[in-house]
Amino acid sequence: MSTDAETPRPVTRIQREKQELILEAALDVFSQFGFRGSTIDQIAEAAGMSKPNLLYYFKSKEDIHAPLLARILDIWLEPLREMNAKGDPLPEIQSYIRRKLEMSRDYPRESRLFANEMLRGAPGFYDILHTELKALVDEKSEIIRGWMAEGRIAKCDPYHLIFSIWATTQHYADFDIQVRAVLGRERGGEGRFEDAARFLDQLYLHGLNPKKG
Amino acid sequence: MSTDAETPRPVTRIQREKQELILEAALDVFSQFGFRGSTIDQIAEAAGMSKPNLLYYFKSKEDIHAPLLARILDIWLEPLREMNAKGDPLPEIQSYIRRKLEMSRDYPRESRLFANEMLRGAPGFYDILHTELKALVDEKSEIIRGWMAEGRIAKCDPYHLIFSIWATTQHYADFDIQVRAVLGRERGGEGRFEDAARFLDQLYLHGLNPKKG
DNA sequence: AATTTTTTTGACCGAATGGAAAAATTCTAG
DNA sequence: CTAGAATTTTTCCATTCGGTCAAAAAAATT
Repeated sequence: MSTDAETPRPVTRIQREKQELILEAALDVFSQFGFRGSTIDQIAEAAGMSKPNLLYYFKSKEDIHAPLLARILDIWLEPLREMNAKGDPLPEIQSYIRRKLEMSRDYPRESRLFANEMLRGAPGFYDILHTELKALVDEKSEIIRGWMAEGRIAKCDPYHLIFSIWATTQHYADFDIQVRAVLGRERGGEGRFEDAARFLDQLYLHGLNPKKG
Repeated sequence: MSTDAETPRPVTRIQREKQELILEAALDVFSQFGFRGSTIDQIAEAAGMSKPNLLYYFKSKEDIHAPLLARILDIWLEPLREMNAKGDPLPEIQSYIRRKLEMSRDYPRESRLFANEMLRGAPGFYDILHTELKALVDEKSEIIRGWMAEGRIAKCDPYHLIFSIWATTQHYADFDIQVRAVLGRERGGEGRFEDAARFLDQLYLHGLNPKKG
């Protein structure tokens, strides 16, 4: 069931380059307007080529979209995969948050593409969500629950903990416009990610500290 | 600067009803596919009428979209507006979170429409974001900062505090599919909002408690 | 240089799109 | 019941859409 021979792998140097160019342009467009709201012409223009030329490399709109999606979930879940049961709970969670925040900073388009897909009900993700993603979150939730049982971290619902981390970090990519508008010119620069990191560190450090008042 | 005579207000009972019906259907469609990804035909079908009939009530696609957007920001910001400087900090924030979470539960389509708009750069919101929204958040941030100065709440960046509340609560509407997939059949029911409320209560209660370890 | 292969272009297609016009229908007030 | 207004339907139009095809242009190979 894995998507294998969909893109029959690049043979030529030009093919490799152009396919990458197209995917890059498509990411720009799809992440803004979603699949249905984007047009092949738009992507072709962003990639600096004609529509038929683009369709020489990808035979349909879906064929451009699919590899982008496939790529994303992998990148997206890597930080969570790295969460290590043997590490110290709070540093593990902190570094997870930090990595996730860095991804929002460095791959905002990927985040928005993902969000777009979720908003329309994730038709292309549906099965993966229920299998791969769920399995991973189940596993990591078990680890977190273990930490809680050992009293190394405050007790709470580990699933919602993970959701909250996803939400707070992705917010800076998906709602970038809003964040920047609210922060204004002075505080809305690149420094906003460091401010966010500081705030989240504090929130979760206190929020998850096992010795509470 | 307020949008006034855009919809020349309903005269007839039928006009009132049908316009409401159309907006209701449009909310369904727009919230899934965004403005560009939605078609008038699609909305008309969802509203159970023909396209030309729909265009008798709203003269263009934008004319359906605009009032929906206008409506949303108002509804959306009301909970924040209600945050009261004279109240107790933690209960004020808690009830803000709770109200925001209830909105995600009760108005998920509105949330997704808003998210869709943000994702494409909020072309229809841009000025409002920089004026009305920014002003409101500035004001409330000042209140929160006051609480912090009085030692009634842990010190942190009030802007990012508000962002985190927006993010965590809206997540349950915008990423509903993902949340439900991860929680699975048993835990993904309506109870997920109560679980979320419990978790967020705890996170922010501890995270913002001024007496820390 | 000749030939083959890969890449690009221009013209084109049918379907869907946003929307206009006008006829046909239904409603409502007198 | 009927005139006038409000509503709905039918037909239509220009544009855009996703996608095809054959020919031209470039590269690569011989």
